[in-house]
Amino acid sequence: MGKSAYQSIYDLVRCIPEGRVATYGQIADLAGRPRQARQVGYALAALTDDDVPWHRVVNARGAISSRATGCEDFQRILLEEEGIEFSVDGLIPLARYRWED
DNA sequence: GGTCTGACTAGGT
DNA sequence: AACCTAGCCAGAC
Repeated sequence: MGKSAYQSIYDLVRCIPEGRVATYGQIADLAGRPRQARQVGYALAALTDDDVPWHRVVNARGAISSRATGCEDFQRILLEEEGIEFSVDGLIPLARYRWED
């Protein structure tokens, strides 16, 4: 089995529709791994696969979690290009954009 | 084995 | 609302 242990996480992220977002904790729960939100973050950090929409995953407050300065801006741009509008305080209104599965 | 780290979270101040 | 803390748990050393 050449697949990574993170495969199920990637499969879930691939299911997030364009213009919607999910939280780390949400993906962890759906993957059957409650309380492993951090692992979801690491899984995405290790990503090399282009067809996983990693930018659609944000933290529980609707904010973009930073890993390196500059990347947050990039992620925000990708999301805005999908039609997501950030609030004035720089957060994504989860009530409106959260992916309901 | 113990310790430290981190793209997290919920709850308290 | 911003900030802090404790809880969390798989990897890396």
